[in-house]
Amino acid sequence: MGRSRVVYELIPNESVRRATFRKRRAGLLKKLEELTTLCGVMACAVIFSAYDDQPQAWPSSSEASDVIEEFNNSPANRQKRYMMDQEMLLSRNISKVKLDLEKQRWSNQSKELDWVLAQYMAGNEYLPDVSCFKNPEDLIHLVKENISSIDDKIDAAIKRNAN
Amino acid sequence: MGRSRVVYELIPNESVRRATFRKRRAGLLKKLEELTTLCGVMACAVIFSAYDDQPQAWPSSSEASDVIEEFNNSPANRQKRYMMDQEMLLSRNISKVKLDLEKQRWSNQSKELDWVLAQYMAGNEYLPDVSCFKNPEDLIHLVKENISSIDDKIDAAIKRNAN
DNA sequence: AAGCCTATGATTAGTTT
DNA sequence: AAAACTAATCATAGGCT
Repeated sequence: MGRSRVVYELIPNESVRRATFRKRRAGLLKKLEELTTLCGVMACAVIFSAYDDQPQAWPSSSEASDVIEEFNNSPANRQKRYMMDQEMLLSRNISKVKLDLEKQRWSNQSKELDWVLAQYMAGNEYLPDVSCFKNPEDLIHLVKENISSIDDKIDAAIKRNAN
Repeated sequence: MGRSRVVYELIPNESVRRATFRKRRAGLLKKLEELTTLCGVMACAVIFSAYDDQPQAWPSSSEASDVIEEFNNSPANRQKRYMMDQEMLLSRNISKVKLDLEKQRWSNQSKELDWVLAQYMAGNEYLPDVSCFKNPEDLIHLVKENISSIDDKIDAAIKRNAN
């Protein structure tokens, strides 16, 4: 669409990729709005990007939720029956995905804390945002684990240095 | 876009509307796929229309997995090296932690998206709860305390090392 | 109605500010 | 790095089958 034909691979240059992302995301949003108004349908999009730490939803989070709710409450909806038929399979899949997600979140918190502490120890003065940590018990446990791992590393370094 | 400028209201003629819907939905999907491959992001769209009994969702999560490698290997993300041995050790550790964290964040996004889609498929609430922990201040205080205890240990270790 | 076709308006890659 | 601009490709309205 621009001055040259685009090759459909990941754009290697980071800043070009970022610029392209913003342009195309805007274009996509516009198309989505046009589709809904022109054709009287409900639609939403969710985009996870490395450039935003939160996933973004269009038209908006609440409107996206409304879209789903409307669909779910529509009585004469064949899809609903279709989903009922699939209920057992879906619920099994959902349980699995949910479990995966919980494991992932825990593991993620651990990595985030590693990063917080590593930066601090390197003399970075700023105190990073820890609001991602969901509950205090988890955080305390993580901090304890990290302290003992740091103890070990210090001891090892001293031992090496002594030789 | 075609031979005449379009007016952005609901298309009154039913069959025209239907035709436009199919064309534009296809276009939107294409754009979405382009965005994910060009920019290395994950995205999905859900469209509910009166023309299909099943809503249609387009995840494009699976093909985006190797993208993070490129991101992590890009020169802009590499940590600078420092001359002092102690600092260099810390710097290397930081690089590793940062790399781990970035991989983790990416992987986490993938899991979150799986969860979003799984919930949608089962007809549950749509958007993931991204509300953060209630009292970030308390957590920050907790982290500060633990970090200063780490500081003490490092100081003590350095003192021992000096002797 | 569902596919093609193609002129034309919309989108956007590359460039400039 | 973000916003404006411009040129060139892309998407699609309307027509035809």
